[in-house]
Amino acid sequence: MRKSEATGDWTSWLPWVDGPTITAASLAETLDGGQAFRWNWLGSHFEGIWSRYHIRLKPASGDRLSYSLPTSADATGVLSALGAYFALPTDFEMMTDHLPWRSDPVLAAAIKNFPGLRILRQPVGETLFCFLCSSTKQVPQIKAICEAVATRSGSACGNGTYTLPTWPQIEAAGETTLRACKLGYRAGYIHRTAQVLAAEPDFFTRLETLETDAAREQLMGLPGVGRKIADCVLLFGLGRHEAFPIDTWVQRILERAYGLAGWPSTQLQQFARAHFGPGAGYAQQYLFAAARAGKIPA
DNA sequence: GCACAGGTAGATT
DNA sequence: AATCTACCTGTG
Repeated sequence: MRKSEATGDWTSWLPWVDGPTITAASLAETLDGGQAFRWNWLGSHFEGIWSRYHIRLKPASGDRLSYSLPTSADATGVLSALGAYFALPTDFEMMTDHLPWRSDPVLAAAIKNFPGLRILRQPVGETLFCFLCSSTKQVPQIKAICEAVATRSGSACGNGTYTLPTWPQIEAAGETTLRACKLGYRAGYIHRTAQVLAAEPDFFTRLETLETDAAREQLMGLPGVGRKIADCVLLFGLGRHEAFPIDTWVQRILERAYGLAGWPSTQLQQFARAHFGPGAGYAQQYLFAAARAGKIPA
């Protein structure tokens, strides 16, 4: 097998002219910091897949990005999809300025360390699947599971890569196949969710039309979806930047850096909404990134 | 061998 | 409404 068949043929690097301004560290945190699970750093660039799109991205001068595509790709279509994936219509700079960093030194420190950090706008179904895989798993394990499920049950996406399976594909795969991908007890949740979604083909379309609280309620009706996973889907899949997922990291931050130890989760939710405001989920991502990087106590 | 990891659901208090 | 626990699997 020629090398080009193993890795595919890729176009030369081009500047993403309409793309965001973002530092290398913030790009890494955005693509490979727990929002998405199908990006890999290959030494000098990221390579990732979402939906049916396959692309390489790397930091370029002036905190801009360059991209490379499989030579077979429709460049116009992928670039358009990439803009949507990066939520280009959203003014994250303005959203950052509206966060309460002036009165919150912890948040201010987090923001300072990740200039240009973004909240992705991922396909909702894929977001739901990935976060159903995520419970008490670390990012590398979640990525390994997603890769295994894509290879076994997804569709070929060129050069030996595979898309994540659609929910009908997951339903067809069955729980045993999912278990074989090291999903453990999550396999049951995922397959039962797939059965529910099979009976409601317009579930995700309807979610888009609902208010955030109503959409969360719908999501939490699915097997295996509690408050945290629902908030991740709202934030990373539906662009609801007010959704504030509280995982073990964020809980520790709130306890240690904000002095809220002992507060029940419902109270923490209310604190987050009141203190961080409509961009609470974005604040959460700054805090999460900074805590994992050891920049703030957690 | 054993605790712990981007949780959830069901039982118990 | 706030704890307590089982649930799979990989990693240290």
